[in-house]
Amino acid sequence: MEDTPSVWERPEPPERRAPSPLSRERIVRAALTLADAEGIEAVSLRKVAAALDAGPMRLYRYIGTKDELLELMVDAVYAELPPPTGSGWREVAASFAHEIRAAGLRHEWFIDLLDGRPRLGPATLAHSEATLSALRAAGLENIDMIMSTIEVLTVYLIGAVRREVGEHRAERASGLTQREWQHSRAPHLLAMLATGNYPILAEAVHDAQHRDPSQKFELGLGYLLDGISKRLKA
Amino acid sequence: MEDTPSVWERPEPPERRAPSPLSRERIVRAALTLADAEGIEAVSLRKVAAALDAGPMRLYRYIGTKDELLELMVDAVYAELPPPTGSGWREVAASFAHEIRAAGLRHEWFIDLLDGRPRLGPATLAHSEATLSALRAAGLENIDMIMSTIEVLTVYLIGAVRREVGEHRAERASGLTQREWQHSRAPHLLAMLATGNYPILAEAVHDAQHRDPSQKFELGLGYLLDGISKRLKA
DNA sequence: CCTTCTTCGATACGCTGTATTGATGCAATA
DNA sequence: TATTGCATCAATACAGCGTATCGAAGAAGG
Repeated sequence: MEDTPSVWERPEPPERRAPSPLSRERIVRAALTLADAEGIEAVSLRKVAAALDAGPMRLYRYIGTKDELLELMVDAVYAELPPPTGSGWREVAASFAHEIRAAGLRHEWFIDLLDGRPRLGPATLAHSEATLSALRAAGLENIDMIMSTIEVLTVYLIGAVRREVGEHRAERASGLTQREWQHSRAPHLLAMLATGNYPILAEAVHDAQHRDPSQKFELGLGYLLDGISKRLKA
Repeated sequence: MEDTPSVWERPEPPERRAPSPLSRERIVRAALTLADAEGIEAVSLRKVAAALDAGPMRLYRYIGTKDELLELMVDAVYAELPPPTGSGWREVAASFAHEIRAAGLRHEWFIDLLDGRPRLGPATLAHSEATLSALRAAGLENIDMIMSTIEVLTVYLIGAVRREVGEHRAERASGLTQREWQHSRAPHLLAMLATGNYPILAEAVHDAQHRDPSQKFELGLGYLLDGISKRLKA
């Protein structure tokens, strides 16, 4: 189909003329900084270029498209991640999960970019290899079991961190914490509950224990690892 | 903070003048059709309005903002969902999961809109109530257990369906199936693997069994339900 | 019938990603 | 060295976006 090479194949162009201050790495760093500070939707080629004292089109010598820049950003985050560690497979899996979660909270745009197919940047590949290797070293021998464990974990991570980040964003947007929100954005909710049409929902809102995000995350992670563990013993 | 009422509170304005053909419902239906056909990124107020023979600003009598329209779309999808059924809690949970997944595959934009806080549309609330009720009726008594089950399931669903839809999109964008992709978009990947720097990754790509999306989904769902089940017995 | 007030929606603004293309600096040739 | 031709860069321009603004037009009151 497309035989245009991916970012990872196309080499960074050499600087031809004067000592221009631009480079792919500097562009990615600028984009990362901008995304961390103002959110991924604030990352426009114009703003990134402006942060580097350049016109928008200047960037197209280093990246082929905006999507490519986003891919480079994802890889840059993977480059930050320490390889998972632990003595048992369960520890390794948890370490993997915690590091990804931490990265997702550090860079709130990270998880949003993780839909679709797995990315293929060098740091991403290296992190994958390290994870596989650590899991095997920790006693998970079967390659199918290793892969399905990682896939299931990844899927859970995408959902969980996305939810958590979404919560953060909503809080920031409204200036309210979750509990405050329950009494402000949701007078409507309360009104609905008061109709008596949603008895169990009402019970849940009033009676259910409210866990903090970390607890929720650990809970789901625990379920998942327990389920995998059962399969291993079977 | 904002005391502007949410979509759900603000009533639809009455038609004042001539028999205008517009209504909130017609707008949402048009947006839904457009989103299904051309993707959520094609849903612009201009295009939705054009589909209804109106100027963009016309819509602002019925919706306050584009985000509101998206909320209405989400609620419209919930309105399609049958309430979860089943005799045991596990069946109910699986039914819930399958219906959400089906909706997410039917409307590929649906899951993308499910980040952040839970939505509060009437159909969404009704579906939540029905789910809670079905779980309790099927033997899950503890309200905390009910809530955490739903939350963990939801998180898994968001991640899993998102991944699956992302795969679809990538396939469509490249015109290639996953296996084809592994040999085309990823000659780069193969080159990387050939370096010998990623031995386990190479093994995984070549040797690991390739499950179809449904199998993957069921696998993760099974792990999760097994984990929850273990907690229940403890 | 005239005035006043409400409400509508066309126009316009500032933003996006990027195709096009005129300008620019470099290298090779006479 | 002077000149020509070319490769390459980045400014301008385009088509799209969400929505603020505000002139026009219809409804209600006297």
